[in-house]
Amino acid sequence: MATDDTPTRVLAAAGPVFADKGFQAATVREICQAAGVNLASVNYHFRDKERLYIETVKRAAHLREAQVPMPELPPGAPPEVKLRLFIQTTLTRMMGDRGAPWQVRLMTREVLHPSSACEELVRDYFRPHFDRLQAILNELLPPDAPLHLRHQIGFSIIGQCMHYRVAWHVMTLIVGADEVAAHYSTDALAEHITQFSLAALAQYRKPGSLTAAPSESLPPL
Amino acid sequence: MATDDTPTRVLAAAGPVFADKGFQAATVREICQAAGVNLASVNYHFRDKERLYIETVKRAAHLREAQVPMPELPPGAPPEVKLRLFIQTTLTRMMGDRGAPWQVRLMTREVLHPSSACEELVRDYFRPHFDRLQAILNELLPPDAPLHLRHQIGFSIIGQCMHYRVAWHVMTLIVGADEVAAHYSTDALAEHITQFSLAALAQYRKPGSLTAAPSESLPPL
Amino acid sequence: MATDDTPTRVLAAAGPVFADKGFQAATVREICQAAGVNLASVNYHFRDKERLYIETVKRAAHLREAQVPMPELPPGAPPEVKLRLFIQTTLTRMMGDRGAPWQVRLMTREVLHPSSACEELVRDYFRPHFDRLQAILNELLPPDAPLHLRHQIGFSIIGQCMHYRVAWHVMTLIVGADEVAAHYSTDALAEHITQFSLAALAQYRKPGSLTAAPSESLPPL
Amino acid sequence: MATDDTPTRVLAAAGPVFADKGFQAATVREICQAAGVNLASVNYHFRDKERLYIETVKRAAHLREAQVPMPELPPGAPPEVKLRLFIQTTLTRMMGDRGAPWQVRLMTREVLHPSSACEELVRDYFRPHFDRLQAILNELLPPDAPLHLRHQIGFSIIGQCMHYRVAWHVMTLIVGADEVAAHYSTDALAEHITQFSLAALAQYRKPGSLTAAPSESLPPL
DNA sequence: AATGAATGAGCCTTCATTCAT
DNA sequence: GATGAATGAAGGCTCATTCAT
Repeated sequence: MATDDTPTRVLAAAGPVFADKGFQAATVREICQAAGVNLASVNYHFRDKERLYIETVKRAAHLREAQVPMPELPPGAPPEVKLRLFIQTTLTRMMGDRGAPWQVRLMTREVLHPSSACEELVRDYFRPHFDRLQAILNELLPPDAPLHLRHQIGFSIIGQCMHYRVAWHVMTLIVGADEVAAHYSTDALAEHITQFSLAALAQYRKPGSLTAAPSESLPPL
Repeated sequence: MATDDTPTRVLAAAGPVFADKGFQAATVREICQAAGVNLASVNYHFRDKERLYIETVKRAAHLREAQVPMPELPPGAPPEVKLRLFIQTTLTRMMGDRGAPWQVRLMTREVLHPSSACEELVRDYFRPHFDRLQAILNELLPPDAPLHLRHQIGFSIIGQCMHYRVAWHVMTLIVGADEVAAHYSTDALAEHITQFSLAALAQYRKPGSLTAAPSESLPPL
Repeated sequence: MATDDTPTRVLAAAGPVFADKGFQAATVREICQAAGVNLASVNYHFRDKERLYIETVKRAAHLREAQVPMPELPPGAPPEVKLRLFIQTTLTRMMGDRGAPWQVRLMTREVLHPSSACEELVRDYFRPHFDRLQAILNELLPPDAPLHLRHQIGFSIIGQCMHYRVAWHVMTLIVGADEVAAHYSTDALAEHITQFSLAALAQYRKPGSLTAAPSESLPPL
Repeated sequence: MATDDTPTRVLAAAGPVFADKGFQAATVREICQAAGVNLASVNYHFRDKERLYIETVKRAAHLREAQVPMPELPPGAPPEVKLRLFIQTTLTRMMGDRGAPWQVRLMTREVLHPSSACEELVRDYFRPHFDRLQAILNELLPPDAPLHLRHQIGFSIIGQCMHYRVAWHVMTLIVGADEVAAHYSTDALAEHITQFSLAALAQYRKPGSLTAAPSESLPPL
């Protein structure tokens, strides 16, 4: 690690710092000190603090994808299995072993407060990931399900995963550390989200479910 | 507004600034200028920039709760209706009319990067909100459903709502502005989440669903 | 001096530094150190290094004018006397006792490399000074002398004075220190310029001198 | 031009940059970028930024002299013609076609703020130029005119020319762009300075003019 | 001979905070 | 109670220069 060339070392040091403190609060000094390089290196190799940030964000996505790759399944596998696997992988990417890794924390920042790196992040990372989920849902939904519904179902699944990333601390405060320790392992959570989502998905396969007006299934206020 | 006393004006001005830029990037100068008060007012009335931040966060929660109160329902209303109402209110709080209001943006920051204000926020705001959801779920779940499952189902519902708050920009990039304009109104999203969640909840009322091991319902990898 | 308020002290210290080193080479640190004030004072009181420079330039003009005021003459004095006095005052302003004072050095910089302070400098300082010379020349020139000729004669007089300010060092190298010590006192130079200019002015009073084409008075090449 | 060797290209690029911004404000980066050479070239070929500056100044003088050479006159030409030609050449050198060329702007900087290149500049350039003027004046002045007077008359002539170089911008602000466009061509200015100076020179040929005390020709204050 | 990488010094500016009034 | 002035610390960045290759 210490023998890498300067830009690589800066990039490696910038990741955790930006993830922990955000763009503003992170200082170039701190990053260069952590990387063991000269203070001017950032400006020499990346021109800007901002350019360094953008490069760091891009690298975070590639890195996390490589750390937790999406396993390839035989094409004949049932969609329920595929969905469970997708959810498991997604959650694993987001949670890590001991707290969310910096790559994910950095990407979460980017999702919530998009910078100029966001567009590329969506194109190279979020969209392919989401497309993969859509392909699975296509096997679980009737062919006449409208596109926006397929999307929103996708967001319902992603949102459940994402929430354990975003609100982990608040959730711990609410349910207590004991329950978390006992029941909030990545596997257990993936299992729950899978069950919850598969059960929800089942309804859309019932005949007429897509045409029933909301007012019919539930009384108005 | 301009006739309020100094601390109030500072607090009012600090809200949007902290929400937009975060604690670090926000400057005391900017806040005081927006409030039309002396630069030293923050330190005089709040001792610290940090104390001001904490007060602003607390105020944000109270304010947002007052803006979008949870409607009271007759105790006899069916739990499905109660759930839909809860989801609608939650989403409305999060989304606002034109983009998320500063109160919500600020609270989202606090959820993702908790400060010392977080604990109080959970106690006064998130936990009561979550408890209300639990009460509704208690009517929809069998009595023997374990506590952690009730919690996780709650998080599945909250997470779906929260995702539209957190990832709105990324979602727009993925599905396109047209679909968002046509199908992502607060009401439409609330309806979708309600349907999705009610369908998922139905399974837990089936006999034996709570005892079936996951490995039984789905084949292993 | 040391009891003046901060902006005044900064301004006083900035004068010589800017005059010696120019805008770029002068450092805010050096100025503040010379003024005995905090480094941030410049930005607090003048917002910018540039604003401080502009203020310093303006102040230099007023200061120098007050140091060497143009003496008032009785209206009946012969124009030759007025001209000599004008030249003497102009030269004295430019030369000072021991080298050009910082006010003049700074203004010379501004003449050669105008900044945004230049326009105001011309309006408040150079133009009134030049107008005074024009009034004297009006008494020495025939009424039908064209305006541009009056102006150029003015510049011929100012230019002679200015040259001792601009090229002093080069002139010393050319004629030697001895000649300078013996014959280049401000008074002697003023006397020479006066004689030279009055003799030149005499020709324009000769009848026909203004209509004679240059080709008549001097053979072409 | 682009095929010249590196030092030549650096020198060529340094000229305009130093002329425009001065030694301090000019950056080695900018010069090397303009020259299309490596950033380290300056230090490699010239050791210093300062050495490069000095070389550039020297080159500027030689270059300008070659661009506007002093025309050779038949020895029998009348001194008035010689003087007019001298003034014309001097002014042309200083003014250029569209603004002063970088060579002159750079030399002007050197005159006003002499560096170590100045001495050589005087020896190789200014002094020979001034000597040539002195030779002309020798034909126009009585033999007993003292040396310092001959010098000062020379400076009076050079100073008139130089002033259009130094104060051009201020002069434009004072007399207006229209008058400048109509009456400040290099030829017209040379004509005026020649007329003005020749008329002044005439007086020194009058008997007794050199011995008359100033107090006799003009009343005291 | 020439260069890409790296460096240490220093720049201007901004910041939250304090203090005398 | 409130404020204008002042401050020390730090920030990002640029610069001329050096060095290994």
